[in-house]
Amino acid sequence: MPELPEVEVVRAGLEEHTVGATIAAVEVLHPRPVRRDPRGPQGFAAALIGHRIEAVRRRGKYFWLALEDGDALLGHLGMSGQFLLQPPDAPDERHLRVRLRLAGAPTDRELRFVDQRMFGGLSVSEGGAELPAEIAHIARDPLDLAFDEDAFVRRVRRSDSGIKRLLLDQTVISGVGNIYADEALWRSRLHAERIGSRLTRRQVFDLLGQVRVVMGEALAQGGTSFDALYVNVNGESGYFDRSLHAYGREGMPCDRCGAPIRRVAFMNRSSYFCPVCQRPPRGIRRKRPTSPN
DNA sequence: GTATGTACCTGTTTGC
DNA sequence: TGCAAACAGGTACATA
Repeated sequence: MPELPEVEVVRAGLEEHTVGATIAAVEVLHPRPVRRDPRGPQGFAAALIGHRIEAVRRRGKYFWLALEDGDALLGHLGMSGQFLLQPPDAPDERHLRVRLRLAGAPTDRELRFVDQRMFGGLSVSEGGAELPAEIAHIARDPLDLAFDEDAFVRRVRRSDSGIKRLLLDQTVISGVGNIYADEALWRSRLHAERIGSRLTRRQVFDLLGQVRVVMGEALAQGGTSFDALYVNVNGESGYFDRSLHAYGREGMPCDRCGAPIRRVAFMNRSSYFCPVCQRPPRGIRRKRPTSPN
């Protein structure tokens, strides 16, 4: 489950190891990860071969390799995606979906897109080297120097949606997933269903600050997790050895007040929160998840 | 434009 | 032991 800090680690690793290399061959082993490319698997491959990687950029959880012809290879890791830089003789991964052979600096390598559940994907963005049109609607993320804090606060405070829904809305703020949303809300003592328009400026600014703290801590840890041989996002490790206060802690005592952390169904997934520190707004029925306990 | 619900996908875990 | 259902959740898309 890569979130923004993991994607940034991938971006930085790709930048270090692939800029200057040329895409020599492309092999699509499963059509689904290239489903968003209107050219189809063969056209996808043809649009990449022979082009040089000039930069690696990111917005939210999307990243792209900017090519010398002005196009871009746009990628998203989805739920379970990995982008691995491997020697060509390394055995294929079980869920290898797309293979890109690279020629040139620093050495010949394979860039492998591995994705078990295939929520992620790759596509060629025509003219997308600076910013792919496909993701122009994605807001900047809070690690972006050009992130507009005041605009974020205004957007939240004019909305009648719940605050967690707003945090997960990529047109409002990008890069925040379910885990970090729960963690930031716990730190800010805000319930997921507090209405944006009923929060004070100060509350929204504080929440934004906590989002940055959570991401910053993860980035500091993730930044040391890959070595020179491969660029790796591991969907298993990383999260759970990180200090989480809310996510996944159902029934365990709140680190602040000791009350048992609760889990409720929310948007087809789970929300974890402290029922004492994060009081629900009036009129919110507390739906239990479908499973017993 | 805004708000909300759902399909997509598969390995693992849980329940009967 | 074996099968079925639940579960994980980011995004695009449909609908109101």
